[in-house]
Amino acid sequence: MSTRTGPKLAMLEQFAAVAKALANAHRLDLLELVAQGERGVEALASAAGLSVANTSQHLQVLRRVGLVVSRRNGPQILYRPSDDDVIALIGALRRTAERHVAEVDRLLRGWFHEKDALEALSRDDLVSRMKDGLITVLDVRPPEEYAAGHIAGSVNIPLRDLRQRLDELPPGTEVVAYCRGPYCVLAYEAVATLRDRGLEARRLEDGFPEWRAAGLPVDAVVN
Amino acid sequence: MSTRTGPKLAMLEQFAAVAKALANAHRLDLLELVAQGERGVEALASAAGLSVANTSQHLQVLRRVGLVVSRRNGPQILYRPSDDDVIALIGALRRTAERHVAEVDRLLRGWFHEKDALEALSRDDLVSRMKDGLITVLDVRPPEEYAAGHIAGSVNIPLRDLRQRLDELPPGTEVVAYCRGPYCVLAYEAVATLRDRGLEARRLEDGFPEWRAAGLPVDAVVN
DNA sequence: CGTCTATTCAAGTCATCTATTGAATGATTG
DNA sequence: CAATCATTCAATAGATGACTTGAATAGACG
Repeated sequence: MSTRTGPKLAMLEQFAAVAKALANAHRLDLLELVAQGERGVEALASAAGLSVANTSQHLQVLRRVGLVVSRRNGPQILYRPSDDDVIALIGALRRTAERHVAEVDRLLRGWFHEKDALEALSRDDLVSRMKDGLITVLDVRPPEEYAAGHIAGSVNIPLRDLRQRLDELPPGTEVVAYCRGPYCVLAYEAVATLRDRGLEARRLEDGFPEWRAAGLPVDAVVN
Repeated sequence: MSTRTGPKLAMLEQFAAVAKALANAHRLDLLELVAQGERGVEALASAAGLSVANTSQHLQVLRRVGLVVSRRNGPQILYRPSDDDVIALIGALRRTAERHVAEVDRLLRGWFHEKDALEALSRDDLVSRMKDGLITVLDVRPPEEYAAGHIAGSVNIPLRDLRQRLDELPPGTEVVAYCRGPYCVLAYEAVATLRDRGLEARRLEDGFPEWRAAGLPVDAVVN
């Protein structure tokens, strides 16, 4: 592109291009949003708090390096992550940041207070508990996201409705709540609410995108 | 930092900061160089083909987000990756780029011609073969890098000296050559040279940083 | 076939990044 | 304690990125 560069640098420039696409908080946000299930530009724009034009441009940056793909469905264009590598990459980025950036640590502490104490259940643990059938898996995301895809066998009660709909949960079983990913507060809040009401509740360590990326069973609500 | 942002965006901004540090070909180059073993700024500058001041600034960008750490040793300041997460992150970046960016594919093809045909040995395979003791592990990197750290039990013959020093290789054993990483050409060249001379030779699929990051046995030449 | 809608493009502005230069720092060595 | 060396800082010019605005596209649907 610029001056004379060897083949090695040319390759590294391609890697750098992918990193550059990840190097913006709004794009990471969009990436996590599309990882919940494919969505149109306008929905993404309002979820991310951006203008439509700006969202479109960010999405194109992501598409240019192959992090997302798009398809037309009727009037709108739906975006989704190109594959599970992408989720793994974001996970690696998150892990490194968590480990090394002091600021992340501070934010986590302030954000989650000591909610970390609510022990999280790993994916593997959840899988084996589900086999026993003694737990209820609770998806606390909004209905649209649940419809786009959720853990097979989970029930959907959005966090905001949880208090009123407690009776929909089978009594006497432990509840495992999950939402969008490792930093999604919804699941924390849900567990806090449920314990408040005397239910046995824990949260899943990570969220739906990781579950799907791991190849575990997923359901969607067909329209 | 800029306008009012919620805690979620603040967190994503930290992730983005790490990605931003990776979003430059020279910094990725430096990162791979320090992954070979810790080195001073001047050595890194000349290896990367950059000015010393510029190299220093790039290294500080990497240090600011915790991707590398530095320590003073006599007159110079030595840099190294902060830990194995960093190498995993670069690997994830590389895998995503390989998979999605058509340009990388093109470069790989042009660079390695059909050398890919020289089947590579995975780390696990190498470990089990080493137990049998029937192979010679050959490190073809420059002596400084070998001294800074190498696969335990490997012998060091830099590629440029290989032709003259063939007799140092135990006869009758298969040779497995490795160098800096998945894209390091040295190992490819070495295998080609060795096969030319009628020896049985293969290359290790990845390089020394990956080996060390996997927690496999490493030796260094003490000074 | 024209209208509508979702999305994209183009242009402009302000901010941030890169690489260069030359000077400043600060630990080590005599 | 002064000289030396490796490294870092400061200031700059040119390039690239982010977001806004308003116009253009291109399917979908009557």
